[in-house]
Amino acid sequence: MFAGCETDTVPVRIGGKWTVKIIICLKAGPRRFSELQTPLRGITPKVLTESLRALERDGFIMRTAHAEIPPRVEYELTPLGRTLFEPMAAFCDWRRAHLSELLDARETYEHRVPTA
Amino acid sequence: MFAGCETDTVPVRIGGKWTVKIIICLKAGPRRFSELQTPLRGITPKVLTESLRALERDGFIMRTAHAEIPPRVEYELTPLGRTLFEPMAAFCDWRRAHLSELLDARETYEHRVPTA
DNA sequence: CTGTATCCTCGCCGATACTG
DNA sequence: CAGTATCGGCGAGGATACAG
Repeated sequence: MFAGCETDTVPVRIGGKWTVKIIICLKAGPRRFSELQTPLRGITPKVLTESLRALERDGFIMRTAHAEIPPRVEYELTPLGRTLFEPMAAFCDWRRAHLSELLDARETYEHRVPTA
Repeated sequence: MFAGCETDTVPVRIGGKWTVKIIICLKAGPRRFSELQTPLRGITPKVLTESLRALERDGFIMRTAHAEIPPRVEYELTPLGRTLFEPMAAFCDWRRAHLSELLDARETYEHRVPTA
């Protein structure tokens, strides 16, 4: 998703397939790599790593590697990352309010008469 | 972008490359096919058609074909489509408030020491 | 446990040409 | 004017195997 207001320079991407879900998973507190893999059923380690790196790069999450055996790495939202919940909530509210209209529209579109 | 709150069923996609821009172009009122091509410099007719169809399918825009020669087709936002501006504004606000932090984070990430 | 390394698929997007 | 038809690139995402 591009938050392209007027100026389009510097697109802000939170539109990956997994990014939003990861952020939600981290809302309750720090999570380990494997603790993220479990709720995100189906994500491969490669893709999870890529997604986490992207979020880290944008300053939304922080990675902490503990020097232990076996290794333990924890990811947690930064204060900046937590600010994302506000606009995200706006979309959730929208979804709640208008999802049924959207579904109706799709249903109607399927059964439409191709216009005479 | 997936507005996936708790339930993930029925993803709502407004994350195409052009969808948001098209919606913004239609904010001021109905526009013709060619009137959309101009501000969206670079979009090909094929992709514009695909994007418009997707928006129409979800009930965000309405297509009106006038039986004239030469043909005239107008696209305009539906009331449902206009409701999208509220959550979109939330992201624009976020962008204004936090873009510099995000840019700083990226800068820092580039110059990071790969952790000892 | 926390990742990398390869390879591959699939769908978005684009270029170009053509049609009613 | 408003599209459709066809071909092709490219990159996100996934499967699988392996490493520190």
